[in-house]
Amino acid sequence: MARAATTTDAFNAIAEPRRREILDLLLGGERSVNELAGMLGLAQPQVSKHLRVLREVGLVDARDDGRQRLYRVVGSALKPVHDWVGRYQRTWSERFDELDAVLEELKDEEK
Amino acid sequence: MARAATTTDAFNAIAEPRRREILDLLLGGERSVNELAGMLGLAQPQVSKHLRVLREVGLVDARDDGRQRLYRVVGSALKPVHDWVGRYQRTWSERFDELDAVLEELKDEEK
DNA sequence: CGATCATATTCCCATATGGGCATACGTCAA
DNA sequence: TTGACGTATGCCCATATGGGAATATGATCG
Repeated sequence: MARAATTTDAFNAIAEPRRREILDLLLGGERSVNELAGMLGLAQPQVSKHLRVLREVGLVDARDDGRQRLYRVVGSALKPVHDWVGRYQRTWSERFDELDAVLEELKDEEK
Repeated sequence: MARAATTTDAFNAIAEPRRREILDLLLGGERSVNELAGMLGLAQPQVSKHLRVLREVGLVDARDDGRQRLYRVVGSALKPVHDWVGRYQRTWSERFDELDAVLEELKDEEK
């Protein structure tokens, strides 16, 4: 087999620095494609392509506003990444066990 | 310009599913290359190549043990990923603010 | 409708890269 | 030293993909 596709899930989508930049910008609120292109110093088609990848993995959402299309971030699509990485946190954070305990308390309080 | 390199940082290293599998296995403790290859059903050279990428970004560490080389995971290399993703958590986790407060408390207790 | 603006798509190219395979390198045992 | 074992490298191929440029598609305005 040959090289595997790298734009099929959140892990791959955020591996591209430009796409992380786009998401970071969208953290500040909805943006149009041209706005993003301007801020990134990228050509519009490239931005559209990155946005497409991001949309396909559910990391962004779009809404039409006249001639523009406003994109916004959908953070929940990062949950799988967050969960996966979180399993490694205890290997570097000494505070993790303590935090773990606190979280347990939180859960109990919820009930 | 052409395609950018994708094996230069932790974000890219963990974009490859096989490499995540390797790290997951190493979470169970040190493993030799052949052990990993066996568990993954992958050929040894492929595993060595993935391990090389992981080592270059600091995600694994190796130690020689006779003819074998034992690899172990270095979770702290995931901190940048964890931090980056964490900034998005508040967009999906309603519990985030509460957790934030708890973390502040933890910090205070440390002093 | 025709013109203009905003975005998406298509084609091209250079290149990175994952797997398959053979092989080089390093270490230990006899 | 020779041979076997464990691991790393090198080479080849197929393919994905990011950027560049041109163009298609869509929507709004006059």
